[in-house]
Amino acid sequence: MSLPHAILTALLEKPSSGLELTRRFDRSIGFFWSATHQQIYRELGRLETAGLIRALPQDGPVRGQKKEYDVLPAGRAELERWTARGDDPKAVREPLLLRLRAAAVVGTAGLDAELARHLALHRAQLADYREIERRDFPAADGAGGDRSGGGVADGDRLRHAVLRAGIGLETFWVEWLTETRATLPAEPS
Amino acid sequence: MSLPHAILTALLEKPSSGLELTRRFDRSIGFFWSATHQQIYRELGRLETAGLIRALPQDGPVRGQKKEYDVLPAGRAELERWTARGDDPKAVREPLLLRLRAAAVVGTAGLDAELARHLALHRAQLADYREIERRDFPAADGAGGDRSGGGVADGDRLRHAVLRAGIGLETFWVEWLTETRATLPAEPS
DNA sequence: AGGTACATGTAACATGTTACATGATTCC
DNA sequence: GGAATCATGTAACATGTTACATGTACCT
Repeated sequence: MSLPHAILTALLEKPSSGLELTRRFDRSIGFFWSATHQQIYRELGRLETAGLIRALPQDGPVRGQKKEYDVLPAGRAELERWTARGDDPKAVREPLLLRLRAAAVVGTAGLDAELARHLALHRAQLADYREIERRDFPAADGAGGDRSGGGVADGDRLRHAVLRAGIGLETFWVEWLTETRATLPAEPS
Repeated sequence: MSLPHAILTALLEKPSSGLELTRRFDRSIGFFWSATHQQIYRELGRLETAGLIRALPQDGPVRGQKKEYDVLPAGRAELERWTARGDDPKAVREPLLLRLRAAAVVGTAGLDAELARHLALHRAQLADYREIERRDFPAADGAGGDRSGGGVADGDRLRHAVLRAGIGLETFWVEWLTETRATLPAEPS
């Protein structure tokens, strides 16, 4: 039950059409909550029916025409309620780890290539995050030290914390994949 | 499409009944692939219909009686095929990060308590993993250095790599949560 | 007139979640 | 015989994925 809240957050940051939301779910928001355009359109319909958002009026034909949404007071209230509420961390579901465990039983053919591929992808994502950090948070020192300085808004601190989570996770994967490839036999089984 | 392969792996490690599998999905396997008993029974039915596993014959009543499964050659072949095949890393879906982003828009009430709660959970999980490592991999030095020593089997190395992934991820969360709480304003908004 | 990018959707299916139902076995 | 535990399942629903359908706007 998080997609509607992801959409509400995105629309509060900036009223958008379905396609614009889709683009943002491929970038900033998508870094921690992914969604396809089909999911987004379906959910926009539900949110509108539920009275949490509304489509800005348009004239002329509807199909194929851009349709902008913004958040109604009821939507903001729902998001506030959800944000304050707690939730346990989701159980992990990581196919790569499952593959390793399966390889421990049926053999490791092709495994190193797969690890190498993941390593490249995570390195690229990490570089991407670092570039965003350099661009959007140039003043901060990245390690969470800047509580003294006067001008940093709450929102920025939070957005930076989210980005640091992304950087930390990608850094972990890069390190783990590098280590794991080093301990694996050359091209076995 | 990973649950059937998780089950095949588990059954190859040791033939089991549905409930035994459920228990293992709450422990070792569940650390990287979670599943409820309803999912497991449904999938066992499908795998049996597909001819990948079979139920060991039993006499007398069926309902309420333990039913053991093991893997047929076709199931092992399917798992080998899947293991060798590649898959892109799953997109991240982490409600806690979404909450932070939402809090950046609607206010941070209750957020620190939620972070504290997650911190405690991740610390507990980390301690759990470390205990398992101490018990199951006492010889290894944890940092991936032992390529020289003679007796370590492939399977053990892979299982240890999986466990190190769990430890690394939990360590990351503990650090990130600690840092993030330190940078957040005391009890705001 | 054809191609490409923009833009919104439908339908079918696969997977995951929640609530409930049922029977067997063991211990008191 | 009642409660707890073991054990297998059904049903309804929510969410996510994949394939496809349709229309607009602009450029050549």
